[in-house]
Amino acid sequence: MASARRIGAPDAKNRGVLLDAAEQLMLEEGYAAVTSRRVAQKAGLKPQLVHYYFRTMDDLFMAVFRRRAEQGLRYQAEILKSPQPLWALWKFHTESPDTALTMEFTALANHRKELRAEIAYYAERFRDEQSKVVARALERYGTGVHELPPVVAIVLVMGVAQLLVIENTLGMSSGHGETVEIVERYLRQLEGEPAISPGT
Amino acid sequence: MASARRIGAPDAKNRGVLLDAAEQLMLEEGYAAVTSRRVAQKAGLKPQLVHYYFRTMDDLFMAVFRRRAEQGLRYQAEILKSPQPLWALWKFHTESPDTALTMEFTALANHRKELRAEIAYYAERFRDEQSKVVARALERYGTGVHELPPVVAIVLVMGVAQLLVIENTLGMSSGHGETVEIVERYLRQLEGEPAISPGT
DNA sequence: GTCTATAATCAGATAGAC
DNA sequence: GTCTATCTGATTATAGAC
Repeated sequence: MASARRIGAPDAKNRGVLLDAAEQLMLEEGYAAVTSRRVAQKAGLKPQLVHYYFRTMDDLFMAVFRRRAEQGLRYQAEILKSPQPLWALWKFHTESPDTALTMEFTALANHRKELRAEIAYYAERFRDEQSKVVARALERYGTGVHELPPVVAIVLVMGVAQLLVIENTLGMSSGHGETVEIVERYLRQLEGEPAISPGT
Repeated sequence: MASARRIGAPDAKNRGVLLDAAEQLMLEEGYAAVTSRRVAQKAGLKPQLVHYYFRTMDDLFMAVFRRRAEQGLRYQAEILKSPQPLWALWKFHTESPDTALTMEFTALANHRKELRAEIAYYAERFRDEQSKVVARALERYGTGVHELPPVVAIVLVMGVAQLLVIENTLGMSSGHGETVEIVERYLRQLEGEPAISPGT
């Protein structure tokens, strides 16, 4: 039945080239700029190849997302090994350009069921990992610092980090300095002065 | 020089109809679905009328945004009259469907200079109003409750509220219950039990 | 397994008719 | 002041060639 058409091998070189092009385009100009033509152009390939390697444009978006998410999980596992996991999360999420890409995907996902489910799935995995590590860390620091359950600490930190990044992108800054100060004071209470940023 | 073409009157009935259609479409299917054809279809008008009332599609987006932003400012002024402004902000931003539309505009604005500036401008106005009111409120409650500067309290509350709404839309919920509990406990410490929601 | 020729549809915008 | 006929180009997707 559905789609007898053949699809390119998952490890073909040009498939990766197309993924790179799509991701870059998405970051630079937003998901609406990710058309088969523009992706191909950026990749130096013919537009039809996009449909050879990805049945639909939605499939392409999905593939871009999965690739980044998997890499993100590996990277997070790395930085969470830090003795100061809260600092690591905070620094990562206020500074990484990944946040912009995530925003783009979230906006796109708002109206695409499959992608939305995929994002939720990965987001839960990210948070689970975070929770485990932060729970252990808070235990180490001695409980009751402010009686914050680990998940709540994470949600708070991530919420603020995200807001700051979004507003920064818009060119806003009112209240940012004061907020960063308060958050970092809190982190310092828990984890002490931040060490130099971790490798990779 | 530029564009000698005439443009429809700002108060023409069909202009409003088109704005309504565009806004609804944006909410239901995302900004990428807002094309002249689809807007016109939803409005029961001819596609070309979109370009008669709005020179470009960007102009249309801008007009939709401004209309909502102005209305939002009026509404916020209303709810900030509450004797419990922090509760009002929290409730409004965790429950209002407006948040979804704002997200959509923010994503769109990410790659459109003019719209981005406009959103930043209005966002600052929103925050200024909030700051004034919350500052007065915190003073009333007696300072030093947790030594949070008003702007910081606002940024924290807004950040968390936004994260919860976004994740909710994705279908996520891990950590939400606990976070809501903590935030509302904090609000209760400051402003007591929330009264019934305000009118309008 | 890799890519191209081609179909079918939809997009933004403008000049000009009422 | 209001709307329509129409141009030009882009977009997704498929069937079929190498």
